Amino acid sequence: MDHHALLLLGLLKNQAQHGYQLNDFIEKNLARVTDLKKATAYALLERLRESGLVAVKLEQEGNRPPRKVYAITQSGETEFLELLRTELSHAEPISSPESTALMFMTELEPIERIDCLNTRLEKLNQHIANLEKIPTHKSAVNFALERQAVLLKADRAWLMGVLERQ
Amino acid sequence: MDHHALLLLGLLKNQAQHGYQLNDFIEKNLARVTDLKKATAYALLERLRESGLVAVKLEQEGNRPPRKVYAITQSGETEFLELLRTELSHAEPISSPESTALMFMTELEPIERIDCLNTRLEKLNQHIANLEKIPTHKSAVNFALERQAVLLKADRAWLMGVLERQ
DNA sequence: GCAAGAATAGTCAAACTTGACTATTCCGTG
DNA sequence: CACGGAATAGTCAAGTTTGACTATTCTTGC
Repeated sequence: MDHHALLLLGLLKNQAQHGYQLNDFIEKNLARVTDLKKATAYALLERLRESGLVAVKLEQEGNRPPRKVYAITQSGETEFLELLRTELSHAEPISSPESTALMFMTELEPIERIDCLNTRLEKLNQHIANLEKIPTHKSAVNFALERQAVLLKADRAWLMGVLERQ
Repeated sequence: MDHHALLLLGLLKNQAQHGYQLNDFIEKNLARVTDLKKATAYALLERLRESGLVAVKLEQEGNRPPRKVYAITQSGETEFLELLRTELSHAEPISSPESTALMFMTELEPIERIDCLNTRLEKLNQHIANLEKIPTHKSAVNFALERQAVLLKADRAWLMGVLERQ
């Protein structure tokens, strides 16, 4: 949850926005480095408002329905920096769901197993290709994308090794 | 959620157990490759029972309080294999919370930033050391541990590169 | 033989997440 | 200028997760 808050606060620190803008930006630019979903974002924004970390203003434009513009508050900025330091200093084992299946893969017959692993390999390759298609981002988002690519490639290299051993 | 179910079904396929045994085993042996927590496991076991994938039997031993022994059912085994195939064939971008902080790290002054990254590096090293301390597991759990180690090392190598660039 | 701590075996309220859904306005084309 | 699809802007019920808590039984040292 903290990392989700960090993301929203970070985006709002850069610029006050309404929900749609936020979600649109995340979907279009950050989908590969975060898993924050729209409904989650709205719920979290509401919680951040309750805690006074963001402020909401209603804005009417033309005769569109009024929309909520979220802006980070002073205490939000403080919290942002605190969260940033904590999360940046943090490292945890990468326990992605995918590891679970590996623990049981010998329960499948070799043929089937190899089949599944090949499918996995294809998907990994696709993700890597997608990442490389993204034009170099101006901001520090690059770091996240870079890390993502490094991890995916390491995963691929390992997977290929496993396949050879089968 | 699917990977959590997969884990429990997989463990029960190997052997019927009661909740404590399951959780104890996970904590002591799998903590580094899964994030399934005790309360989550109990809740999930109950849901699996409702869906008929596991069966519960009360067992009294000595005058200890009766405990619930969970066993996988026939349809549980089917579901297990299905889940296994799906998850094994799956690959997703590794969006760990840690990536989020990277997107904003330039918001910290260089000195502080380097400090945080060094702390992160230390923690990464610790996790890697811990992983290598684990005696080679007999089962396919090894694959998960191996992958984990590979990913952590890739993360470390990348992080060291970033630190050099600062 | 008893007190303290470990092991055993969970439970629960509160928080978090999300797929699916709603509703309005804008815009391009025929 | 009417209509359909995209863009805009969310909401909500249902499901999932977990930190903190409870309660009993064993076990070991003194």
